[in-house]
Amino acid sequence: MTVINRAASPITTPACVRGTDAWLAVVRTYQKCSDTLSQRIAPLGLKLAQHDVMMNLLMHAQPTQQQLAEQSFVTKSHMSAVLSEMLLQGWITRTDSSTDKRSKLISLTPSGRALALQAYAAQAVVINAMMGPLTDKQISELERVSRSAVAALAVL
Amino acid sequence: MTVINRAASPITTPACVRGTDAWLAVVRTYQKCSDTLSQRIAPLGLKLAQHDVMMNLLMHAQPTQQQLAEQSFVTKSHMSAVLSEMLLQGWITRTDSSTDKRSKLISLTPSGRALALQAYAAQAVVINAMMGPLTDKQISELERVSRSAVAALAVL
DNA sequence: CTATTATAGTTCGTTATTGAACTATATACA
DNA sequence: TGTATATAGTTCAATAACGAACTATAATAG
Repeated sequence: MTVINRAASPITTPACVRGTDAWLAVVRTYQKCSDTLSQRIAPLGLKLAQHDVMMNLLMHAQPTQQQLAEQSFVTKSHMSAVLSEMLLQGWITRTDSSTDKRSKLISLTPSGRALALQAYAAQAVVINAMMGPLTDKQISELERVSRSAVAALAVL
Repeated sequence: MTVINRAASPITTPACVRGTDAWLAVVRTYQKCSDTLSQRIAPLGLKLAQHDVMMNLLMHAQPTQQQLAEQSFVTKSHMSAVLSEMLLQGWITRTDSSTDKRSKLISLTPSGRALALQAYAAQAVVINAMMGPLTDKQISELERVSRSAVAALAVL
């Protein structure tokens, strides 16, 4: 998502929006990070969507497909397909929930977990490159600012 | 792109990475912002990819398709398709470059420009919601941190 | 209870986006 | 000069992702 650059803009109406350049910088960071991570997990045989699932499974025990879809910001239909492929690869198990017969609970298999840890290590390199040079104060400020932005959009 | 949450992670090896939570917050912001903007330009008949092109055309006079593709982080083949559709809608013109016969220069038509300004206004609402509450200092810090992260990834 | 409404997951048709192969033009260099 | 290499754009086949329709189960209201 590219946004207009305030400084270079020939626009006079409406007035240029404060923070546009900063937001553009964030967008570029996101895209560059996605690209970089994507390249680094490719040798493991992982795609970004699968990586997402793996990181979530390291985080949360036995999520439902719906919960995974929400966490990864993809549709449940897409998540269904992604998980079918991961099942085929032997990376996850899909068991019926005993408390809700509609739901299926997802877990990593031992080999899936081993792969997830490798993927995590690859991600760590990327995040560390971005965040390592920042001070603790800068990092917590980045998180605070991000959260406030999401909250602002939620009520828009 | 979801990343692991340090606090909730059961991972012990390798060590949890500083800044992971902050990065996750940035990712969520990006996704929420994309969703929000997408909804708000839909009534104008615009898709996100087309919006991107329009904002770039407000910024830069007569870019080539290649330049537009680079700015928007999409492939030149996709940009070619997006521009064909925009041409069909009468929003842009595509003229052969006189200095390089391989290149085509893209411009907004008057109606395209009018639409682009509406799209810009919609984007302004979204960015202002996110950035409005922040101080100038916070905004410039966000931009500085983002740029440093991109630079760090570039040399990784 | 039972009718209604909501939710989890799947399937399938459509759209979005990519990457490789190709054409035409431009640049570099022997 | 002419030959190799790089670049802009297009086309097309393959992949990624969505959204609507459907089935099955759950939750709620009367």
